[in-house]
Amino acid sequence: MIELHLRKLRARDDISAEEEAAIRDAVSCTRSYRPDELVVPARQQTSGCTLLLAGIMARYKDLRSGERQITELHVPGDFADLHSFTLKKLDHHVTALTACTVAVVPHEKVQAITERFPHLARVYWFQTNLDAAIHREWEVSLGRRTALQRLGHLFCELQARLALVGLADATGFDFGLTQSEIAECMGLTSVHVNRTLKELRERELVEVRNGRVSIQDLQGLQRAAEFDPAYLYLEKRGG
Amino acid sequence: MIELHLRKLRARDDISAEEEAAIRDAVSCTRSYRPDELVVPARQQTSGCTLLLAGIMARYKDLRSGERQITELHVPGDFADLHSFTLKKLDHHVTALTACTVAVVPHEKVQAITERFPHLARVYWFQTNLDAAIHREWEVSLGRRTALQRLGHLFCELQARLALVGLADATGFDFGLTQSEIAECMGLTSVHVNRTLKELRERELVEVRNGRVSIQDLQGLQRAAEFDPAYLYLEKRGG
DNA sequence: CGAAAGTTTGAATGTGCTCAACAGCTGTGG
DNA sequence: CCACAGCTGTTGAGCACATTCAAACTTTCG
Repeated sequence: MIELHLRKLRARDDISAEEEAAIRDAVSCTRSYRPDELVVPARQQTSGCTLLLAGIMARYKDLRSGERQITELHVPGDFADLHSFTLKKLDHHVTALTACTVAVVPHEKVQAITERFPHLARVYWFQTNLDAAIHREWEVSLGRRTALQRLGHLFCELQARLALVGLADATGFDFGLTQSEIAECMGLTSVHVNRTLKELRERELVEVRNGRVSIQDLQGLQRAAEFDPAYLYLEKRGG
Repeated sequence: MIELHLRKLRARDDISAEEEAAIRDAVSCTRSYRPDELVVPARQQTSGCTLLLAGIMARYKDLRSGERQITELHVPGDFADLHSFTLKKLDHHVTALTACTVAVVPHEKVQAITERFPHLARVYWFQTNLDAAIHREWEVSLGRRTALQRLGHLFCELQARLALVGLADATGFDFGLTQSEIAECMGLTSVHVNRTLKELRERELVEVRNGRVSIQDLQGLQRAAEFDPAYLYLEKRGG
């Protein structure tokens, strides 16, 4: 059930059997969410962290105009709000974009684990720093990349993150977001996303259709989007 | 010397005398940097964290075109690269924008402190999550706000962060960045920053001149920029 | 004092937005 | 089974915010 999460952790660090047992023990209950259902509201006290098992979630902030900016997408195996352990109240909302199932880990369990296993504390600290690295890369997209590069980069990022947990290969991945939601990620309008997807299709780089991102030319896409996966820290580290 | 750092920590958490002593003990040496001097290069192994004592630093990533996107600014009291403790290699550069002085804390000291004081581990984990919250707010600016709001929001953020360590009040703060550097933060060109600063001046909200941001109407500025300081977690927390 | 860096302004251009209409698909109810 | 509503996706025309290019001006600093 939390296999994808362990897979994600073990892609970067060694996790002992004892540590694994502690993580498994920490999961209290599971829940399901429908598309567009709010999972964690901003500004409210939180009491646990949400481990995404299936589906796509998003962190977002909204503006007075009614628009919203999605600041990160979450894929299975991710904690959507591990930072709620230290922040207690979030500065953003967390919502399910597609149908999702999650496991909940109470903050006390996180505290117990991190105090008993300082190594796991660093592993999870690392995971929140990885979120920050993803935020930084999105800042680059939002600030300096063209619409074509933004979408290309987003698909490259998702391909890499999903491949890490076995949910994508070089030919693509399932991806049920609407063009409006993609627009909310990349600071564009849905109309412009539509035109840009058309261009990506015409250039024979990616095709997005029927809830699937079909990558025709991964290398070409990465080149066009100036994608360098280093910020995702995909390689195994010291231990 | 690290008073501003302690002040920043204590604004949110209680730090015991013992913890303070451990932090003071961890600082190994101090260094100075000139404007535009690279402090931490991306992709290279790091061995310590950089505590900013004076001056303004920036995290940035650069693009093939030669442009760069600044992803966060650092003010005195901040660790510019606390996340290097868990990431080891950074996905971005850290540079001095103005003349800076720093204190260096070796990673072994960070490790020792966080293992000896789990509470401090959470305090520093919190600090890196604060960086992520700032990244998120910049994503909102870069993705959805107008040029006027972006600059206004940036000045509000800096005012709040600098005020926390006593380096700003409601009338403004010293701020030696060029218009090009401001542009690199907010995804604009220096020409457009110039025109936008003119508009902010004409609206009698802020005036930027001679290395100082003079705020004429802080409330008006915050309203215009849709600034809500909640994401900076300025209030004291549980302990 | 002179060179270099930074700021200011104008004119033309362009990427992406707004507004609008329409097509396609799914689900619902008569 | 069809009519219709609602959501998503597609396309066109005109517009706007921000960019590019260029020149002049001001400040900083060696």
